Amino acid sequence: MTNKELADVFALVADLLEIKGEVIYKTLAYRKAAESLTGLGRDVNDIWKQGGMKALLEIPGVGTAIAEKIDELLETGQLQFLEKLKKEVPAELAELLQIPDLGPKKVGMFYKELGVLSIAQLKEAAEAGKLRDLPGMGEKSEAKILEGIQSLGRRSGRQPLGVALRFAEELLAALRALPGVKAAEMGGSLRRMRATIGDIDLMVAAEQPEEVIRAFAALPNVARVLGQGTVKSSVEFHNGLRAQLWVHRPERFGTALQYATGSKDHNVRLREMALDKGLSLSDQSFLKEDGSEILCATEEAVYKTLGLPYIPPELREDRGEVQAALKGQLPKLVEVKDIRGDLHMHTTWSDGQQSILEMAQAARQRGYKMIAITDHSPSLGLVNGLTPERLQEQRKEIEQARKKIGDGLLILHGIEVDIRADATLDLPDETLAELDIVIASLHISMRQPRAQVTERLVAAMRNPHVDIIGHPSNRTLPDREGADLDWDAVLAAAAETGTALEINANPRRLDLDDVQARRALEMGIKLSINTDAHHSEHMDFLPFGVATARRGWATAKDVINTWTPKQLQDWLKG
DNA sequence: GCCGTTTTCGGCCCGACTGTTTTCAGTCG
Repeated sequence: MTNKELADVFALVADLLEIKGEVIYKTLAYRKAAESLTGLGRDVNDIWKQGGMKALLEIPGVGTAIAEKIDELLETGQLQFLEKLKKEVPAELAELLQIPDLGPKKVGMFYKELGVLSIAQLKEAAEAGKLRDLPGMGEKSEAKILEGIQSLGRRSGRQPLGVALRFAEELLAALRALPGVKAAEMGGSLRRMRATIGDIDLMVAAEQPEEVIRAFAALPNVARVLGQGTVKSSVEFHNGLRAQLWVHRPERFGTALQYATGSKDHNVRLREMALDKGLSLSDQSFLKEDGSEILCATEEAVYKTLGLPYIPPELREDRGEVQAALKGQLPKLVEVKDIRGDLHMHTTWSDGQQSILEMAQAARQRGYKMIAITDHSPSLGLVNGLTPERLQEQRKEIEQARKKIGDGLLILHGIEVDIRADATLDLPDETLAELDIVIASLHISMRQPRAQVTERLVAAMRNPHVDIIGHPSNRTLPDREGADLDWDAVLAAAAETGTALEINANPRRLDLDDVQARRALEMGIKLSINTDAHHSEHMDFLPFGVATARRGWATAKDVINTWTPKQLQDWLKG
């Protein structure tokens, strides 16, 4: 079983326990374990094989009870506890929890009172008016459930960061233009720059909340108002995205923004620290035991009140950042301004849209000191990949571009060489040897078994000419999963061979992801943040890649794009 | 069910909104 499959089992256990009415903390424990397994970055099978039950206990949120269940699942593929639970609470009921505004209590009641087992049956019961007479229900609640069922079909799932961020920036601009708005910022997973985004969270500082709430709901692209109070509003837009808006007074904006940025687990950690100091932290303030408040207009003040240095949003995932902050050991994260060049881009020589010179000029305008022209290799026929002969021709054009651009920009002649299905590279070694920089990437045969697809990456890294592995998993967001890689083997090979791993900054990729990037850094592996631009405008993707690196705790020295051209060339020679 | 330089037992974040209720339960983030 994969980590994801194990996590799905525990998430199902959590749902069923919740419907059953089990104490909420037991439910939360299973859910936490599920999330922990998903975000672990290491294959649980390996941990289990190497260290058995005891090693499983090292996984956050996994104690003896859940470790035993993982052991049973990996041993037998089954979980007796779950099979028994399903007899009490049918597993089908879990899907009913997908319906907005429908939680475990009502799902349990509909099953017990009416025998409702599926969304179709629930719809039928609601349409027949059978729900309204149940305790706590009424006509409005019944209609709300029908509306919720309908919205399931309409609702878009998680969006790639790039899509959500652009839309959120438009919303912020509209909010900032409103009279009385002192500040407007995004919160939530968007501000933490997660690769995919569920809902958009927006925070406004204003003296008159009601006016802002009204104006927000009246924005032209709002399709439906999902909920609206005096300080909070929730709407759905015509593009399917949903946004929550909170409005706070300016002197409370710091606690509000901190609260809304999360993550939930990071906030839990902070509130525990607050309680230790006799303070209750909410989005409003720190409440003292005597009933008085400490107000924070800025997030810095929130962290300072807790005795912590400011923790950048990208780190707020409860992955050890609070402990590191307490010890004064937070990394100084890489920033966009540290980046001196882009080392992966395409031109009209393959599937890019602009010439070498146009890309170089765009890079110089951005203040870059170095770029690498890395078109595709021949086996990707659809994209007009470069044969050894065409590479020779391209070299002449690179030389011309170098002359025109001058010494201010180092233009490297490179290739993005395809790793073939049989683990060989798509160009002969003598061709690769002539190039300044070589990126090797997976593009085809992505569904090979784990051992096989892993061996392709490892073999590529063992080739002495390969400098960087491009978009290592070849995932595309939000839905297409990457190759089923043995990450331990991939990272070990990268560390051993000194190959850099790319964080591809295209918001549809963000690959390496943050979790593997962090593991790579812990093993001393270098990262390369590249946009994979097929047009000079795509160089704007850079901040997404930098954010992903920051989520992986990367500092500037970990990222080869921050080095001087001289340092980079020395490294490439080495 | 997990977790612990205050605890191996007893905590576990906190508030807004909605719809159902006459003070609260359920859901969400």
